[in-house]
Amino acid sequence: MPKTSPSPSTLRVAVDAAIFTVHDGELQVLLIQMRKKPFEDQWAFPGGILEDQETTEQAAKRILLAQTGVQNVYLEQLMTFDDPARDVLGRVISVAYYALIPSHDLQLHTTERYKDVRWWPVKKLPPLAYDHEHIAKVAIQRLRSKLEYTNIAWSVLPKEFSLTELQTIYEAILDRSLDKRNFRKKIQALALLKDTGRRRTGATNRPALLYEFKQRKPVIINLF
Amino acid sequence: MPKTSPSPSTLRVAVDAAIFTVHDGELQVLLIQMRKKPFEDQWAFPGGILEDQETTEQAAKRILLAQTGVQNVYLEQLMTFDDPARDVLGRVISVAYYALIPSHDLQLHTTERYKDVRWWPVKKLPPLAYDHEHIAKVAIQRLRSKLEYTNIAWSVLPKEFSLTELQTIYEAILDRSLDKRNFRKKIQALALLKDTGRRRTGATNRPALLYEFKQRKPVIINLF
DNA sequence: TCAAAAGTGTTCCTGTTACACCCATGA
DNA sequence: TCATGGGTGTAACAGGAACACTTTTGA
Repeated sequence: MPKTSPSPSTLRVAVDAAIFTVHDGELQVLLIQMRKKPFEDQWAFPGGILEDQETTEQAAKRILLAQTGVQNVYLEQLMTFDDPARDVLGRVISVAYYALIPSHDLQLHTTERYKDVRWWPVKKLPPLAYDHEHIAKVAIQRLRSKLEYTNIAWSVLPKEFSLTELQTIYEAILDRSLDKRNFRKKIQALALLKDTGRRRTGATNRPALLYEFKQRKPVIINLF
Repeated sequence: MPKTSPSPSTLRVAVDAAIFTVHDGELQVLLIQMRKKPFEDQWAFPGGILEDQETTEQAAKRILLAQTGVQNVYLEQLMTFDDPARDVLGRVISVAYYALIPSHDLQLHTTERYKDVRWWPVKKLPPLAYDHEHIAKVAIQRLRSKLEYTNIAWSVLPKEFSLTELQTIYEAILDRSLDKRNFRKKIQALALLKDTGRRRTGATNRPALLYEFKQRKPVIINLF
């Protein structure tokens, strides 16, 4: 066989990461802008090829850090996308992950292979490369449904926060408004928060009580 | 590089299928018995290597038919399993699928590569090859949760069935008993069944009315 | 004193649970 | 006539949804 022949299988495995945050009251997702053809200038989820001895989750974390600067993220597996035509450059199946993270104190930076990295509101996404429109739809749907039976929303918040801030996260992700009194009733019934005694002052209105989580870990709940 | 160097990637992609049924009032799963070392005599889900131009779902169907004789199954993607140590023979990541099917009128047969194929009650599984114990746990959990918000249970029933038969399916999968009156109330509230006017006669008790589905397709419901 | 967001209870309605007896059949 | 599983209704309760006003602060 000539040395130019490809490996017996041309099938490759990639990982992609759909990283969400809530910022300015909107659900946003982290995208990088491609530099090389044929996707020049298009946006995509951070992603890359799986290496031999790493898990897909490790690969997603490695690639996420390299391409965006984001680290220390709790990723959940979303789904595996395997349309043979999803990448014009060859057969690549992609194991996609997703996460919800805080965007404050976050320094984004990418490599010279990409033009840019930034948050995009999910309601105004640019055209995406590969089958990433599809991945985006599935990820958003999954994030919403996860919101209803876990405390995943809380991973987006800083240590101290007001109940209104918590509610804003839910409203942004679910894309609908919630009743303030009912929301507070439910949250307080869960008894997972503790009052810090401190208040958010400075605004031209009554200061909000600040809360924190009794423990900061994933919990299955029943909210909506 | 010397020409003896292996292909750039030794990573392979497999698919596995966890096929469930309810039989004798028990949730059962379809397993094949391995013949070749190092898994001689151990049981495993039907599975095999993904080919270049097929989707993972197509592969799962192809392999399921070849290894068990089962066909015409509506498969759902379960999860991708990627522990680098999950297969002692090399790095293989597996995209697992699952389904719930009727077991009546089903002729199981496998190939000479396997010793046997049969249904196993999920409560009394034999030792499984690879990481299939893990896949089994995840699949059963997913099947249960799917049961609570879809009509997936119905895919296990023949054209005509009694309400008690339907209830038995739910009880077998959820592994708990349900109240007969409440169960019937919920089912009838969904208005997805129609009375065929026929009855199940022959038993030494009052004959049950037989029902069928108005339409036989997947529906999102809210049962439990 | 005004604007802005924080904070707080009650009523109604719906859906869930628990529970016991009669009915129709074949042996 | 008996054993077996089929079939039916109601009451109590819990959780969810709708809804409006007072409080506290900074400007």
